[in-house]
Amino acid sequence: MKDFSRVMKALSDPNRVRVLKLLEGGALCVCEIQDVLGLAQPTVSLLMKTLEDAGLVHKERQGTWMFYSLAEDSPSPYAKTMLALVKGWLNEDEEVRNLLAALPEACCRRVKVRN
Amino acid sequence: MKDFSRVMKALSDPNRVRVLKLLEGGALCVCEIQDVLGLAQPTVSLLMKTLEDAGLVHKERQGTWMFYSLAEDSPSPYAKTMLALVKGWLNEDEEVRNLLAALPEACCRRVKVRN
DNA sequence: TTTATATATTGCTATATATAAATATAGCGA
DNA sequence: TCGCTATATTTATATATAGCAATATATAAA
Repeated sequence: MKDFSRVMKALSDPNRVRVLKLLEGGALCVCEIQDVLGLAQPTVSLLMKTLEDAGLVHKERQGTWMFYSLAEDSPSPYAKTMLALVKGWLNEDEEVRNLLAALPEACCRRVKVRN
Repeated sequence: MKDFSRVMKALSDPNRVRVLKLLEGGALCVCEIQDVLGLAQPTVSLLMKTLEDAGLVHKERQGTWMFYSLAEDSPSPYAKTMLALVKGWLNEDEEVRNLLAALPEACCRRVKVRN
């Protein structure tokens, strides 16, 4: 029950869901997310920690950058199922579309060598 | 997005999920839920309101009693999908099983004429 | 209408959470 | 090593939420 609640709580915050929608396009570092969502860095760090604790994302250090990606192989069946579901949801959401459109312009995108 | 968040938030509270698991066996009135979960009546009323606002349950007055049931026909696609999912989840959960086992002994069960 | 019962609402407290600011840590290059 | 950048953690504050007690409302029966 606790695992389940953790996943639901993680998904109950719009900003965290926005992050997941952004990650559907591939791994992102904290600063990119920060840039696109217009949030402070510590705020994003916390959002990501919540998502990670719920088993929804996976992190991987790449030098100075920490790349977060969807945990498609999550040990939590709740997380796994919800990730698949969310992929089919909110794709017509105006705000989500705008965020996705803004992604290519994000801060460090030009500098990095990923995807 | 708001609809989605509302459903997730409703599902993020263990007591509310317990209510849904109880309702899988059929409609229940507030006092039965109150009795099985061991919560104060106003607390249950609030839980139900949250579930109703999320489109997860449906209420129907039956004399003095207000019967709540799963909103299988919910207008919210998120609620509808999640209700189906939750049905397959937490069935082995020890606590949920105990609650279900306690249901037949609930307060007003003997008096009423439902199911 | 009065009384009893079931539920809803309000007001309050304790706790949890989101956010921001400041600080700390980790990795990289000079 | 030092200094720089990216990220994490800590701290403080504002807000949200869960829960209970008291009260209000609604229905049914007398």
